[in-house]
Amino acid sequence: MFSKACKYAVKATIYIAVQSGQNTRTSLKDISAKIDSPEAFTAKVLQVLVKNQVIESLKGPLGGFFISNEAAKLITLSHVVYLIDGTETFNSCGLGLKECSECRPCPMHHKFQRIRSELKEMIEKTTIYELVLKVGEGESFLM
Amino acid sequence: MFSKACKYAVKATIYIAVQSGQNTRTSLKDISAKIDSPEAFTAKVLQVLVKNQVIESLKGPLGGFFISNEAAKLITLSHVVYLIDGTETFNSCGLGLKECSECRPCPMHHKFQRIRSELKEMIEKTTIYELVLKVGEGESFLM
DNA sequence: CATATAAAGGACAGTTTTGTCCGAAATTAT
DNA sequence: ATAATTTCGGACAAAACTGTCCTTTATATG
Ligand code: FES
Ligand code: FES
Repeated sequence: MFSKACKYAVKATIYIAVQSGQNTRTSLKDISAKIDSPEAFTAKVLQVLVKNQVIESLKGPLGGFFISNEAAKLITLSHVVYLIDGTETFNSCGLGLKECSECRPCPMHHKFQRIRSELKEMIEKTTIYELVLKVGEGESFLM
Repeated sequence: MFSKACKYAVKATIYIAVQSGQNTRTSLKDISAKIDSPEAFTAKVLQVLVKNQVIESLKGPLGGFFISNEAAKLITLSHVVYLIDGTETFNSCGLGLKECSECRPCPMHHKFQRIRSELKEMIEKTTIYELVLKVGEGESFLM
């Protein structure tokens, strides 16, 4: 469904936002420990998020990754997912036809398209902040 | 969502069933031409389906792949998908937690699990025969 | 039996994804 | 300034997925 890179990206963003909520920057080491991900690989993924201004970073001692509370409220799951995995999964034919269209559908289209839309809507409407709240309240977990 | 191998497998099975409906066996060459897939790679995928009795095959002249009408009515999309891609996508945590559970959920669980269930139910309840009918009626296409 | 045809199966190659390593650059504290 | 810390960036390695080629096996036909 989502690539590993994407899962790491989402979990990392959530964790960074949780920490930023208490005004502390988070180091790569801390992140990968708390979301159970390979450190160097996670670094690559985070670089993409930084470059695209989903999160911010600062080098040096006391450095690390962070995200403002306001940003976390604006940024959705889809922002992260589309950056890492692209949009194909959410727009293309489930059986691999070159075009997914109502007028020339694959045999699965009618049923598939509905579910794909729901998934798309879900990631587009869910903000990182929403997810942060659940983790903060101890209702949910990142590893 | 589904791997390429899986997409080829599903489309091939449908096409084979369409042809078997008119009592003709289908050659690999014909299949990959009609579903727009690489021949040799498709062969590998079909071997798995034959070995697991989703479809049948016969060697030699007049040989090819086929599936009985009754089998096509019993076999679901999930049969094919699970054989090629496995069941992980439909049972595991969308964010990669080792367990997907209500009592120890990831922050996305509540929303994700619902959609994943719908997808799972869709592939488990949709028979190959259903899809064959749509193709037969010219309502849908395989390439 | 000889021949032609088509799937089966093994080996291998290319591409993408995932993961590691290490030096460079930036920042802080001493 | 120097040293320590932490991200950045490039190169590389391993694994998984996708794709190809070629030989073997089974079947039908003359
Ligand atoms: S055409 Fe296949 S999902 Fe729309
Ligand atoms: S725990 Fe993540 S989807 Fe269920």
